[in-house]
Amino acid sequence: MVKGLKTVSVIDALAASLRDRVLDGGLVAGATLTETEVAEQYEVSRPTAKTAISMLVQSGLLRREAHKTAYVPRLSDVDIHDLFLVRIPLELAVVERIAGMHAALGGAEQAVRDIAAVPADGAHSVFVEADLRFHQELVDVVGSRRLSSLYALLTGEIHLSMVQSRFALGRDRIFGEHAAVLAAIKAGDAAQATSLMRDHLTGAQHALAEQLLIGDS
Amino acid sequence: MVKGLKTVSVIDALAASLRDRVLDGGLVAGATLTETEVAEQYEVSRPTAKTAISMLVQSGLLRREAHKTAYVPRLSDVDIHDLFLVRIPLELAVVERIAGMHAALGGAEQAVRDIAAVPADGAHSVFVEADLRFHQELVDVVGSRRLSSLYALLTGEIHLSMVQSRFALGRDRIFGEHAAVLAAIKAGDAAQATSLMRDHLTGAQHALAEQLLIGDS
DNA sequence: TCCCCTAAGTTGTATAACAAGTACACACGA
DNA sequence: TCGTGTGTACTTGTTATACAACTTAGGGGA
Repeated sequence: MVKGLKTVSVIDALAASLRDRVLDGGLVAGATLTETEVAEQYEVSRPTAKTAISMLVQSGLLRREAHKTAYVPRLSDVDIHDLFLVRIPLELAVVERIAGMHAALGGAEQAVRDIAAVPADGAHSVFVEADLRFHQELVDVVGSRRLSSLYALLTGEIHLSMVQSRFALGRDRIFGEHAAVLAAIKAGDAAQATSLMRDHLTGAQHALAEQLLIGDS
Repeated sequence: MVKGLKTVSVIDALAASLRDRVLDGGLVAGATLTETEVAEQYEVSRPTAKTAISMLVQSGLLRREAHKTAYVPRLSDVDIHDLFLVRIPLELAVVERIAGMHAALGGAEQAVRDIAAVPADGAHSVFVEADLRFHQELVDVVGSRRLSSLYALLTGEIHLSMVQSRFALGRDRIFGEHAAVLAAIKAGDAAQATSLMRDHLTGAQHALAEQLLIGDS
């Protein structure tokens, strides 16, 4: 087989499909996912369904305890706080590091443009995807296997929190802040870049937590 | 069942046993672990063995690619660099945060004392364990579920790197540096604490990388 | 010597089955 | 009426077994 051709195992494909259903809102908070149910829907064996579910549990998109059925968690403001507690230092370290690298930033630039290109009444999911992609691209620029995989673990729950709160900061503001961070990185101004990123992230954190509280009522 | 009573599933127990074997050096770098082999040794089914192995793969203590046998990786200086790239910002954020908390630090204090108590010719594994426990305790003080679990992911590979390099910094130096960091935290001096921790970690990183290079020859 | 092909070993996935734990409803007694 | 207990249905945990697909190494033929 050609090396570039990558196949995905049944389990991976199933896990990806479930992930999409959670993040598209097809499975709302509180929805349960039994192993048998998933196995029947996708016509796979229960062990396969089990593994896929436990992968999502691992990434925080589902929760379960021993002998209980998995469910989609409703993230609280405590969860948001906890997520950003880890996210912020990681992303600041990323920005600080790549500000001096003069590395290729094509992916991040594209993500910034994509946000601007979303129509004002565009689908929320497209917007969220471009927002998250900007941050993921910056992380990937560092080129660290472990950093990228740890960050991906956070991304799942961050994505979920954005879906559940229906919104984050507003298109124009995010576009502006992303563009500013990127400009500072390209200018090699690490102090400015980390400062801008810190403001951007804390702003997002507070907006998310606020929206969640409103939604809870 | 009483809540405090915790049972461990067969899979968890098996995974823990395998982890111990890897970290005690019972399984040296390059050693392979086939599913059937593990299943027979522990008298469990192959699916159970498979799950336990994939848990270790997840935590970096084993590696495997599709359709290939899992093996104990030989960590290189590149791995060390990658690990500390993520570890340092996380631990600095931890120290910065808990320096102002006036939280209970009993666990960390105990870990510092335990290092001092290791006899000069004491077992390497005891020493390594106390060293890692100091850092883990500090992380746990923050009280963040996600931070602790992400850090635990790193700890596995860090532990492995210390086992493979046979050594880190020297007992007295580590004791002194740990004690100094802890003192700064208790004094509430965040700047001093993070500075000391940064020096401690970069020192450890370089010592590890150096030892690994020697071992490779 | 080089290449292809086969064969053995290993993993990926499925099926079936039983054990063990959980949850909910329902009957029973105070 | 209010617990209390119990039983049943449902779900997960684990095992056993089987077969397909893939990897690797070794042997035979050009």
